[in-house]
Amino acid sequence: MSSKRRAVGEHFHGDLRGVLLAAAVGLLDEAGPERLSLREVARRAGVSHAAPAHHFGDRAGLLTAAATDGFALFDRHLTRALAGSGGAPIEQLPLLARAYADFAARHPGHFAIMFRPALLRADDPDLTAAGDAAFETLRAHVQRCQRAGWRPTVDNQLLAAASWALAHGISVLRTQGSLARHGRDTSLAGVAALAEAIIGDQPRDPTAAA
Amino acid sequence: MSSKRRAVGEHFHGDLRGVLLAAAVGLLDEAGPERLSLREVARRAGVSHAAPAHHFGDRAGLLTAAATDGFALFDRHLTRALAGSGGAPIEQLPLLARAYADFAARHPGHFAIMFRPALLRADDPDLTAAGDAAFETLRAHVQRCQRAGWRPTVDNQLLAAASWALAHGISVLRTQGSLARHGRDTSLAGVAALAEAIIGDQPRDPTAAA
DNA sequence: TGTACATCAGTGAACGCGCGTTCACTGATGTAC
DNA sequence: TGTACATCAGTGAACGCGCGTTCACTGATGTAC
Repeated sequence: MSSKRRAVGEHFHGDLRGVLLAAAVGLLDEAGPERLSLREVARRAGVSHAAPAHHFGDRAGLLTAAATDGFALFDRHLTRALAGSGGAPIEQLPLLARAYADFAARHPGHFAIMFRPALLRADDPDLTAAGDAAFETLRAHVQRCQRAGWRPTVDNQLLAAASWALAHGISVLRTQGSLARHGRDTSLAGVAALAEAIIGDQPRDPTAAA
Repeated sequence: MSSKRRAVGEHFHGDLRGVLLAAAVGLLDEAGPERLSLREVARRAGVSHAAPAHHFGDRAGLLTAAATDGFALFDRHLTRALAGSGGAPIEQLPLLARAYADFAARHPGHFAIMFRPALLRADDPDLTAAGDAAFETLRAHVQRCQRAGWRPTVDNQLLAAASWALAHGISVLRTQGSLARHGRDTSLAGVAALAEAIIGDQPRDPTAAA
């Protein structure tokens, strides 16, 4: 009992901020940002309805903190999925799309707000720093692909943004169920096949093939 | 005066459904789906707050009607932008991305709900028919590109879905301001350049160039 | 042409609900002495 | 070791607001006769 520093009903919590954030993410996972209110988050965390405002100011502040966490998770997820991937460069963009879509599926609550600046304090320094770090991971991966021979003459920032858009589009449409509605294979292999379809090594003109 | 069939205050409207839809789209354009309520739409249309429910049932019904209109507009927009485009096939995907992004920018309210099935009655027959028709226009365009020599051996449905995802990703990121935040050119020419970066005619290995 | 009647689009008052915000408060903590 | 005090995380009652929904109603329309 002494290991539990406080009994139920007491109000010194220790890590209420973290508990509130976790409750918010759980709510985002299950119901999306539309249904998230400070009162509902407090209810989930089992604390007074005024507590979230104490820590985050308002809804946008809470979502901003969740999105910042999301970008940190995202960066780690991409780094792990792409690190040491030694395949042919032509397989690397499908790998990126796959890792991106996998994150969106595993962290739907985070993903639902990370790219919705209108719901956030878009100029929050921690948020923008976390977002920039994740993009940098993506960009560096594209740069490695270029050094290995994939579209080496294309501007790196441009190609990184285009790769981002492709992975993002696939992930958004997949998360929403749009790909399933149009009969696509929505497994991770299917995701990779989508990226492969656009960038894969295919003769452009069959009559010119060797 | 006789041309105006009713005086102010009378309640036989003639096309209140259309007026409510227009008010809803205006609200979506300016404030997004989060801020749309039946009462606010009625306020904008200058009618009783109970009128929208009369015509659309609930919020999802109203948004579904708006999204269905959006898909019809989208289909027409794509058809016009892509019809008779006689350039090289390699220029055709950038053209599609450009038309897609242009629609998203011109119709932000429609675009904000068309691909958000969670906000809609996703199985509404009119909605799914309108969505399918728009995708068919996109797919047929990709098929023409393939017949003209672009990735002719790739499955048409797969390549169409991948092209869709690329155009969608670019448009979503552009609409949200994410591209601008990362220093991209957000003009329509910049949009085309993004698509071009991924699919454009570039030697994969510079040492193999003629 | 005139009357009676059914229909139905739209009204407006009333309801209960969940929300964010305010505010006086409680009580555990840490520090000064 | 003991006392006094400032701090501050969290409480809970109260508020006003906008929302969706309900419901009895009004009055224009179209049809039957």
